[in-house]
Order: sequence, then structure tokens, then C-alpha cells
Amino acid sequence: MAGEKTEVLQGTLDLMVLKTLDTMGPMHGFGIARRIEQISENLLQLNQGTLYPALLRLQQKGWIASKQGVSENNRRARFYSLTGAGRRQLKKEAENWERMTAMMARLLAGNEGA
Amino acid sequence: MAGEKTEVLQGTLDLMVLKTLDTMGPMHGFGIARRIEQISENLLQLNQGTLYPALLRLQQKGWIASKQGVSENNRRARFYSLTGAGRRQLKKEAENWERMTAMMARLLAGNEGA
DNA sequence: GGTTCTCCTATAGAAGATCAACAGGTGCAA
DNA sequence: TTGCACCTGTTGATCTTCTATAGGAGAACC
Repeated sequence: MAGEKTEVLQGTLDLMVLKTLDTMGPMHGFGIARRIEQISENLLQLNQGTLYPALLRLQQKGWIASKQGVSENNRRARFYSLTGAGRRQLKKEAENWERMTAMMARLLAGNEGA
Repeated sequence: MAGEKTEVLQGTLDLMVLKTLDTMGPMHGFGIARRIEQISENLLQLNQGTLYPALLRLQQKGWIASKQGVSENNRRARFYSLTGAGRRQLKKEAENWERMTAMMARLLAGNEGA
């Protein structure tokens, strides 16, 4: 009831995960999700069915690596961390995002000149 | 060869089309595509296979209406224009976009406080 | 010792958007 | 009449996210 539920903009999730890992260091999936929801001020609901396939995808592409460990709450958890390639990919996607927002800003400004 | 080809961020196309129609008035599909490519400084390549289904979708939702007409080059063309509901939807999506970019800005800034 | 709660990982199937590729009609100029 | 630029579509594949479901395991309370 309380306002709109916002979905994750397709193609943005990778960037969010990569950046979160870059900022926070190694984290487990649950923690990543919580962090993103916090940053979004709970506007964004991150489903597990969204996150874990994404984490798998990122691993297969070699952008993140995972290691078994134990969480703050003493539970078994899989910790993900950025690889070198992941850091490069993050840079690339962040730049792409900047370009995208710049373009949208131009469009939304509504200037009619080409 | 010449740099990256950027794909349309999924979920962004509706907003782009709606806003274009809002700024430019009635246009045919080909023109909309050209306008968006110009604004994006040719970073964005808009496929017909992307645009026309989108135009159809937008019509079915009642956000745009179409009318047969004749283009500047004297060809038969279908002109699309915003409806009242379309204008409302545009406002909504634009606001949503603002919220999304604000959140991404927070995330990319990398502040670690919640 | 058992129950229940929260944490944490995962998978399957459906839905939706975009892409690549193809197909076709028409005005205009050479 | 040939060719080109303009203009509108459709189809099938792929990818991403969502909804729904499943389950193990520590901790806390009884």
C-alpha cells in the first residue's frame, strides 16, 4: 500500500553488486541484498531469485570469486569478492551508466536542438 | 570497431519515447528513432525490432495514439502522439527515473554509512 | 531436548523487453 | 527501370528479473 514497488532496472543489478563489493569488501549474498536495499532507502526490493542467479552469472564471467566462510552470525555463508577483471568491468559499467544518465538528462531537459 | 555499442537499458525505452513525443509533438516511428539516436549522440542504436513492438505496447496501454498521415518526404507514415494518460505516465516514469539515478549516485559515491 | 525464529543459499518456471534478421511497400532521382 | 532512402512491420532467440518454493543450520527460549 505504501507507495509504488520499484523493480530493479534491468542491467543495473550487475553494477550495483560490483560496486557494493568494491566499497564494502567481501560480502555474502544476503548482506549484499541488505546493503542495496538500505542504500535505496527500501524503495528497491531485491528478491533472492534475482540475486543468486546474478551472483552465479558474475562468477561465470570471472568478475567475482566466492569462498566458503562463516558469517557475523556464525552461519555458513559464501563470501563474494571482486576480481581484477571485476574491477575493470565495474569501471566500464560505471562509465556506461554515466553516459546513459547524461543522455537521459539531455532528453528529459527537452531541448529541441539536435 | 569504433568503441562500444550501447544497448537500450531495459525499461528506459518507454520513457524515451514518451518524452520525445512530449517534446516534439506527433512523430512517426522512424523519426522517433532518429531523434533518440541524435540525442544520444549515436551511442544508442535503436533497432526497428525494438521500436515497433514498443510503440504497439504503448498504444495498447493507452499512452499514445496513432493516425495515418504523410511524412515530410511524402511517404505514408503512422504518426504517434501522447494521450492524457500518456502524459501522466510520462510524469510518473520521469519521477521514477530521478529516484533511480539518485539512488545510483549514492551507491556509486561509495559512502559506507547506511 | 524440542520448537521456533532468523539467517543464508539455492532452483524452477513464467513473464517481459530487447536484439538480430528478415520482409515488403513507396516516392524520387538518375 | 533501376536503385536508393524512407518507413513499417514480424518472428524467434536471448537475457534479465520476478514469483514461488525448498531446505539446512545456528540461536534462543521453553
